[in-house]
Amino acid sequence: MTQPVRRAAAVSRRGSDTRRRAQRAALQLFTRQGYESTSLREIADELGINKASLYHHFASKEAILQSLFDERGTEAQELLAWLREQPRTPRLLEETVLRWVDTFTSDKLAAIRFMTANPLVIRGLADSSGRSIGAPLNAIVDELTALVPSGREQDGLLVRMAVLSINAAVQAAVHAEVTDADVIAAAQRAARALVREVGGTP
Amino acid sequence: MTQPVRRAAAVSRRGSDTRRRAQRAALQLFTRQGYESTSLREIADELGINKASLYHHFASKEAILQSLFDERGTEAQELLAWLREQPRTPRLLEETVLRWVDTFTSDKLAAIRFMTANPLVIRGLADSSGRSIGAPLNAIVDELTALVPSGREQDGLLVRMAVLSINAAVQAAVHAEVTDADVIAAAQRAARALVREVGGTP
DNA sequence: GTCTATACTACGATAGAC
DNA sequence: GTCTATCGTAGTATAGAC
Repeated sequence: MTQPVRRAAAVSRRGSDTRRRAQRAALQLFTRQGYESTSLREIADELGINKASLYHHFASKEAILQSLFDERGTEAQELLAWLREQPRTPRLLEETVLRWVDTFTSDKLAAIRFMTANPLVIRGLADSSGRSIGAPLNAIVDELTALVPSGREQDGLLVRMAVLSINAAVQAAVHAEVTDADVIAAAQRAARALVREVGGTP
Repeated sequence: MTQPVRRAAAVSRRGSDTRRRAQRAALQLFTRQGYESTSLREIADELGINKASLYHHFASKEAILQSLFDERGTEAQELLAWLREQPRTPRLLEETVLRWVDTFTSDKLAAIRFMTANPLVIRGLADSSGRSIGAPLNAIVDELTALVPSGREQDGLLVRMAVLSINAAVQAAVHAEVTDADVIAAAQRAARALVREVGGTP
């Protein structure tokens, strides 16, 4: 009479254990082989269950993909809100990029690796409200490029590259043997260097 | 008796017109939708021919992909050869990266765009000798990272990022309206800035 | 929640006529 | 060189028993 009390707590907030194991396996396989090249059979095999059983947890293959971004962070939205209420000072560009690169953490690298491995899939992905997955970050980049004198498209590109430096670092690290901490640190140094390049050649 | 003389010259060195049109269409579709998401039917439709007719020009879908890299440039190999016979001076890193980024030209951007859209396909691609497509460039990067004091993995990553700056610039430009010339110029400025970052913090 | 069985579709690829 | 017709396979997805 005193045994099956806190089941829900053990399984935690959202989804069953199988569901989360499937998400984990899918993220791994999607990153290694690509989304289109990964079949539901492969994911199911990884869990030791039947292909059809996956449909008890997800409505479709795309639903698995979508679910991987359901609980994603809100750093971009928060930074965007912060940015929009800042006075337009010359230092704002650098300050914003530095704040952005400081949000890079090791536990986000798996998502970044998936993104760099499947750029076209990401571009076609929309969240539950129909907005593109990358929309908040793109909004930040647009605000930042607006800080750059118009007509200086190169500087706008360099700002974009600074914001995307974590992606570039992950890609650069594909053929190298480095720690996650080194990847993040390199991305941060690169972002700083790129912002300096924008400010340094007026 | 004086008409069909220089047919071969008009059709040029390698392959028929249909073959080249197929390559062109394939490169476009592979870049826009991804290699796996592009079917032979779509490529054939673009040419206004039947799917089966493609097999007269290419043995398989992968053969179309391979053919896109058959006539690729030899810049990487040449730079590698040059690099290997240089004395090891402190300036060699910067000098090599600058030589590399100076090989960026507008007519290579289509290939770069394809690569950034299909990173996993590229990783799995081998040329006719069985070597990875990116092997020469990787060899350059390896030589260059060897110039960096060992144990400084971050610097090695930054060098890799500098060499890959054209890819990063292309990706940054996806959501921006800029000219090819601006993309290349931004990539070159980024490469310089990254090399400076390596040398600047000893 | 997992299974077997199956429907349906699209793909890459081949055979053979013209 | 292009076509029609077809093969074999593998994928996503569903129905229904347990």
